[in-house]
Amino acid sequence: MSVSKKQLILDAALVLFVDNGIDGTSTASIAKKANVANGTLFHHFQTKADLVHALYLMIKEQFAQQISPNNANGNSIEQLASDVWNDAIDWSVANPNKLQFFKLVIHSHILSATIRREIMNQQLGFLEQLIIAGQQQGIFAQYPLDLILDNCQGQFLSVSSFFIERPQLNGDIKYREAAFKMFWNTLG
Amino acid sequence: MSVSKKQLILDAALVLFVDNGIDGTSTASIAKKANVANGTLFHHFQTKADLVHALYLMIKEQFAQQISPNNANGNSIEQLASDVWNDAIDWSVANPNKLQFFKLVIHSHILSATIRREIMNQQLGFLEQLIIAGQQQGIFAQYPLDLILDNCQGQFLSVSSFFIERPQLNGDIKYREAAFKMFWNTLG
DNA sequence: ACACAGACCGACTAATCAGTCGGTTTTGTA
DNA sequence: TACAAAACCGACTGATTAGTCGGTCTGTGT
Repeated sequence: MSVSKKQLILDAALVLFVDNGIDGTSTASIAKKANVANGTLFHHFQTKADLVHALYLMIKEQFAQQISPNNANGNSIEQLASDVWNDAIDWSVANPNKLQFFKLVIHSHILSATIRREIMNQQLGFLEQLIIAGQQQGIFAQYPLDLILDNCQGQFLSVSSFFIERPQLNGDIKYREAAFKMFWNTLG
Repeated sequence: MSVSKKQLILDAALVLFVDNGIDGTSTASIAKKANVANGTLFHHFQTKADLVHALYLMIKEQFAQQISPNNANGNSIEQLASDVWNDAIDWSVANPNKLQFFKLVIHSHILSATIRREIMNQQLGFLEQLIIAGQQQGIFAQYPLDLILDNCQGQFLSVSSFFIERPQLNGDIKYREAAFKMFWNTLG
């Protein structure tokens, strides 16, 4: 068997969650779409919330891997920020369901507030370092860090959704550059 | 009777929706919290979706009224933008449940995508005019208008939630000014 | 060949849900 | 007072839900 049933369940759940919402998706419908028995779903995930949590962890790791900067040294702050920002947008456009699921989880009541807060910390952990460095170099204004991070997350989620909803603009340099410029301007 | 049962239902629904999510709130629990019979709820609202829609319309009108600029003439673009931005933040801080409900509806599947899109148009209708004016005067960069509006909505929702979650910072001028400056910088 | 464990199955259940309905009370009006 | 319309009530229903359970299949080590 090439793909485990556990993975089939996760894949089916992602699609159904994005289409119908998390509360709006029954465990039975997930099992059916995954071509798996009802009991099998609860063999791999004790509760529906566990399934949601596991799906969130899987996607979070994929996202973190894609946008982690691998050549941090020797580049300007602006170049680093541009790389991170565009990697994040690229990931969202390539994985629209996963970005939508992030938004779903952030506003859902299934996972605890603490767990939801991890999303930002994990996603924007090194962005925080980058902003601190930029502030120390005098490139960025001395706005409160926590406010900056929330603002950045808000921009990222809304701009990602913007490009996801308008696939024809994905490669439009005017839009992509404007999106980064707005993000960058915010910090200065 | 000072407050109509219809209003009691709307008030109870708002609190429960924010606490438990829309799908996570049963019509029975709404009726119970409103001290109203089950049938009464469905006398005033044909379906649960109708109730959500009515609640959304009520809140949208309140919000629109608060942030409509009443002295548009004679002020600079920056003063106008500052007034609108801070009115919107003030409203959110004074009505945290209503702002959270907006976020809930935006990401829910109960109302159609078309209706959800109204939110932004209604909320940011005159913000659009303000941005166009600013671009014509050369104050703002010529970024695509649709992208700017989505970005602004994202910033507003995340920054509003930031202040709601930290009531002690509501009156902190450093934070409030930083929040507007970031928003303003985005446009330039 | 044997045995054991973990994967898998699907019918089942108790609880909960949105919405109904026939009847009662309140309200406005003349 | 009389009467109609609207508001209100709460027991009820058919559908759906998350989660259970007793049993079957399958792969692996001996």
